[in-house]
Amino acid sequence: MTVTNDDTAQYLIKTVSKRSGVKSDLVRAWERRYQAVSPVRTSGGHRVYTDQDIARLKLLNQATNNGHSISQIAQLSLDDLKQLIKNESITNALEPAVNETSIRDKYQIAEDYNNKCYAAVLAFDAQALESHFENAIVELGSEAFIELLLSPLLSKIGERWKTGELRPVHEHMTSSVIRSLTYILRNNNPCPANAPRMIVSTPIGQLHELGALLAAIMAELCGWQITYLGANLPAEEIAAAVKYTNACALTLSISFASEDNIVAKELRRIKKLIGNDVTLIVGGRAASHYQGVLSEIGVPNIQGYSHFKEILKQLADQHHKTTNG
Amino acid sequence: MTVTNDDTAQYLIKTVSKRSGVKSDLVRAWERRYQAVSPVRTSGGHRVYTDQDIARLKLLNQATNNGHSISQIAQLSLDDLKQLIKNESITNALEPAVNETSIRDKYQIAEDYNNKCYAAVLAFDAQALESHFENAIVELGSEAFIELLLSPLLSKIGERWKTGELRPVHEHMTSSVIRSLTYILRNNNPCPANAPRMIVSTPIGQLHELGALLAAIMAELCGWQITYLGANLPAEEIAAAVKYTNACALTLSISFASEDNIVAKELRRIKKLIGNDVTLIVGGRAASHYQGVLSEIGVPNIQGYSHFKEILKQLADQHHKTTNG
DNA sequence: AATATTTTGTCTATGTTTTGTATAAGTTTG
DNA sequence: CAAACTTATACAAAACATAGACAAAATATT
Repeated sequence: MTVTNDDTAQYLIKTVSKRSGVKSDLVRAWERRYQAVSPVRTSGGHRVYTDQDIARLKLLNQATNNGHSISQIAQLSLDDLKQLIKNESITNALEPAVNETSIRDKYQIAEDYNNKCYAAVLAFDAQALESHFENAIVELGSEAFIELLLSPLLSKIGERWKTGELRPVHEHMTSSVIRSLTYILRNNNPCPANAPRMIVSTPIGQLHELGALLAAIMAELCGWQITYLGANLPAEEIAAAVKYTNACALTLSISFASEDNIVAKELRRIKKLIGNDVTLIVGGRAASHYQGVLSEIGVPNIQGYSHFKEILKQLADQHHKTTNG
Repeated sequence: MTVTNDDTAQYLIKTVSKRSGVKSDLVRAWERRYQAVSPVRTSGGHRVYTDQDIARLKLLNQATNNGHSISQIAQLSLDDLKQLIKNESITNALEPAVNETSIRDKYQIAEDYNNKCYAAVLAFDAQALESHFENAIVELGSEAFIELLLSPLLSKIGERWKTGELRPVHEHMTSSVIRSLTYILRNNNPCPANAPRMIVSTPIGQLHELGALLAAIMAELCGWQITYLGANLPAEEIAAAVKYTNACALTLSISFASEDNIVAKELRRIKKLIGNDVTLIVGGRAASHYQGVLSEIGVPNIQGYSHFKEILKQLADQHHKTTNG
C-alpha cells in the first residue's frame, strides 16, 4: 500500500528520534559526517524532517544493527536500503539492487484493477472492492479512475446482471461501496466557491443507482456542486430538491427499459415541474429506449463519458456568464 | 455566496478554549505566531470562532501532545491533521485520554450540533450538513457522535417527516450525506481481522434507509464487519448476501408500518431462507408494529441504542467462542 | 601479536529558538 | 460596573544548535 507521502507533515528531531529509534545526537552526527539525511531548517535553524527521513533513519538503524558500517550505507537510496534489509533476512548477499519501477501504461493498470474489482464484486467481497478502489484512485488519479476503471466496470456489471451472472444484490453492494468512496473523491478536489449546482437522481421505478452515482462523481470532478438523492424518486420530490437548492441542472439516470410508460410519464412531469430554466440531462444504459419522450421534451441523449463532460463544461460556462456578467 | 464560512456558529474565545482544550492565551499565541486559526472579529475587536476552528484546535492540541511541533503543523489543513492523528493513533492506541470533555458538556455540544444539523436538513443544504457532521465527529468522537447526535437526529427527522415539515426528499438527501460519512467513521476504527460479519438492509417495501444506516454504523463501531446493502430488497437477495458473505447476523430496519402484510411475509421468508444459524435482528421505528410476526419467528425487538449494542456484544462473544474454541 | 589509525557512538559546554504562561494596561460587553 | 476580552511585552523551561572532546570498537599496518 502506498502510504500517503505527506509533504505537509514535518517533524522536529525529537519526534524523529523517537520514531526512528536513533538518538538525536546520533541523527545529527550521521548528517554531519555522512549526509545520511538532509533536513530543511526553520528560520531559526532547527532541523525539520519528513516522513521519508524517518523511514530512512529507521532502515539505517536496522542495517547498522545488522553489522553494516554507517559510512558505507548512509548515502544509499531508500529503495536500496529496503532491499538491503530484505536480503539480509534471507541470505548475506549485498548486491545493490537496481530498483526500477516498471513503467506500465495507465490503461494496463486500469484493466488490471478492473479485473480485480470485478472479481471482488463476483465474490461479493465489499472490503476487497473498497480496498481495490482506494488503491486505484491513488495510482490512477481521480480522472483516470473514473474514465478507465469505474465507467467500464459499471458497464460490465450492467451487462453481467442481464445475463444472470450477477444478482441485484451484487449491484446494491457495489453501489454501497462506491457511495462511501465519494467522500475521498470529493475531498481530492474541493469544489470552487460559486460552482453551479446540480441534482442527481433516478426517476420512480428506476431502482439501479450505479449510473446516477457515476454521473454524480463525474460532475463533481468537473467542478459542480452535487446534491445526490439516490434512486427511485417521484417527480415532485426531485423537482422540490431542484427548487430548494436552486440548482441549474438536473441529471437523471435510466438503466432499465420497461414496457409500461411510467418513466415516460415521470419524465414529462419532471420537465413540466422544473420548467425551462433548469437544464435536464438524461443518461444511462436504457436512455435511448425513451428517445421519443426525450426529444419531445427537448432533452439530448448522453452519448457516453466525453459527451457528458462536454455538456457539463458548456453548462458551467453558461452559468458563470449569467452569474458574473 | 455562502461558502464554507459558517455564518451560523460563532463562539468567543472562552468557549473555544473549553471545547478544544487549548487555553485562551495559547489560542491567541498560536494565532499570532503561526496563524493556526483566523477568527473574524466583532465590531469591538473580540475574536469570533467557528465550529471548524474548534475542531482544528482540538486536533492541533492532540497532535502537539503526540510530540509534533506546533510551528510545523499549525497551518496544515483539517484533513491533513486528521490524517496525522489517525496515523499516530495506530501506534499508541492505548493512551489514557488526558483531555476528555465531560459527559455533561458532550450532551450540550451534541444538542447544539443537533440543532444546526436539523436546520441544514430543513434548508436542504447538503454541504452544510456534511460540514457539521465532520466537525461533530472530531469534537465528540465516533461513539458520542452516533449516540448523542446521529441517533436523536434521525429520530427527529422521522417524526418531522410524519408531520409534513419534511418531505421524503429531505430524508434521501440526509441518507446520502450520511452514507458518504461512513467512510470517515470506518477509517476511524478499522475493523479487527476475524471480526464477525453482518448484513444490513431493509425488506422490500421499506424505502427508508436511515435506520439501517444507523444500525450499520453502530455495528461497525462495535467491531463488526458490515456489508451494507441499502433499502428495499427482496428476501431472496438479502438471503443471498448472507450466504455469500457467510455472515452470522442479519439486521433489518423497519421504519414504516403498512397495513398490507408484505413486510410480515418477507420477514417469514427471510427467516426461512437464512435458517437458524444466522441471527436475525429487527429494529426501527415501526418494528413494534410487527410484534406478532417477530415473536412468531423468534426475533427480539430492539429497544434502542444500548439494547442493540448489548446484543451485538453478546453475538460477537458467541462468534469468537465458536471460531476460536 | 602488537601497535597505529579510523570509525562510531556518546558526552559536554555554551548559546539560540521555540513555546507555554504570566503580567500590565486598556477596551468591549451585557 | 464587573466580567471578559484586547494588545503588548516579558519570562522561563524545554528543546535544539554548534563545536569539540573522548573512548570503545573496528580496521589497518608494522
